Amino acid sequence: MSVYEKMRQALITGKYKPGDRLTEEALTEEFQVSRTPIRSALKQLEFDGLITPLRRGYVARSFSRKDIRQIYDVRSLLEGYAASLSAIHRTDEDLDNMYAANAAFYSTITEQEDNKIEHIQAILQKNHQFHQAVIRASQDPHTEDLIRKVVVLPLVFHSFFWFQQRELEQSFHLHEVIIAAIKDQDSARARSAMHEHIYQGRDRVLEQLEREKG
Amino acid sequence: MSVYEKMRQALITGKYKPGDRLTEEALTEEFQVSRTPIRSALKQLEFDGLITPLRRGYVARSFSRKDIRQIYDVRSLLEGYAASLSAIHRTDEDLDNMYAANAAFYSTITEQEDNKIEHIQAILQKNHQFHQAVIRASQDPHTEDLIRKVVVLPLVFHSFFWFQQRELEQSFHLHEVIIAAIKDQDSARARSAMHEHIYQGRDRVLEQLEREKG
DNA sequence: AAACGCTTTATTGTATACAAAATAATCACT
DNA sequence: AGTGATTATTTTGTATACAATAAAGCGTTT
Repeated sequence: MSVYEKMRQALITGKYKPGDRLTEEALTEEFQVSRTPIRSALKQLEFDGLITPLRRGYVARSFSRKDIRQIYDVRSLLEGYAASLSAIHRTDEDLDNMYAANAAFYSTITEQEDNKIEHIQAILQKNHQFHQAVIRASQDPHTEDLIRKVVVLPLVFHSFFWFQQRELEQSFHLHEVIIAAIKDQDSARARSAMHEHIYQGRDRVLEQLEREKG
Repeated sequence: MSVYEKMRQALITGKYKPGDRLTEEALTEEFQVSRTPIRSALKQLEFDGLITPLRRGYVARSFSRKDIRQIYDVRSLLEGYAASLSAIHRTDEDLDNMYAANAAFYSTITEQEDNKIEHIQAILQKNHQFHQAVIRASQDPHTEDLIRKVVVLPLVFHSFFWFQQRELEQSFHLHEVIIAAIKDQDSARARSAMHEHIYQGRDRVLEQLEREKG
């Protein structure tokens, strides 16, 4: 695992908390490499939007409620668009991938592992793989690239929320709707279902935030 | 001007042509700095999508017709979305900026400078400033950031085309429509006018490409 | 005691040497 | 002469020393 991947993981899992200062020197200590690869990793993380550049160095980025809302909204726009393209371009192989990814998602969410952190990670990963399968089928690498930039929100913001069984099953169901629309080459429906799916995720996150802060 | 900006300029203006190999050593010669800032600039240009990473080093990126089409399409989506947000959030100051930017655009296109390269650059710059004014008014830094990634197409692809007076005036007119819709807080109209405007740009580029290649 | 300027320290920017790895070139062998 | 393995060369990855600059600390002045 590269330094970049390790730091990314640390930011996403919350090991570095928003506002934490990240100095090159300290990171060389932590990862036992020189400043050169650290600098490279920091630059990439800046691009990902996970850290904020200061006049001197970086801090782990903090996300306001407004940030989260805006990020989810534009993500919904882009993934909806990708889904509509997929409905046009999908091959049989693409459909197989989506079915397989959603089946894997289902078996993970029905595992009933008492919300252990590994279980949550597994669910998030399977969910991600489903979305990737849809995005890939769009055959549009540029859109794919933009979406990647917009799904990097730290785990804190989408982990401990929607892990009510009912909501997981709702996600599974919407995945099915999305696949069906793409199969039927109904691009308007694919787009709208994807929009809806992501907005539901957004709302859960925002509700949870409301509960925490207020 | 930083090394990054110089290299970016060189790529956009076509000094480095698609497929040209970019080695760190050669660039240290050219810019008379060490490899460290060169590496930093290359990484940034990779994020911008202006260069393609190889197993060893980079090449100046080449854009296929398909690439151009897909990039313009998703740009239209994003800028249309930004325009619709602007219609909701715009302040009087935002409107002033848009009017001013479009007025500057108009006086530049009516200068009749016989399509000198500086004139073309000036037109592109004024056009860019208008778009920035609209995007800014959206108050959505994340969308703004995504759009930046998608307007970096080298100059070659959008310079010598739409410099027919008639088409420039068409652009000016659509700018006016966009501003009016934003002023009226008619977000659907703002979005659709912006879509249309960018698609027109896309089509001119694609037509020109058709003419060139055969 | 607050504010200003100076000195010190911390931290990044740059250059460069060396290690590792990929590509190119060479030579031996068939 | 063509092919494959081996060596040489090019090129990037990494470490580190030094320079430049920003931030912090400190004392002096008002």
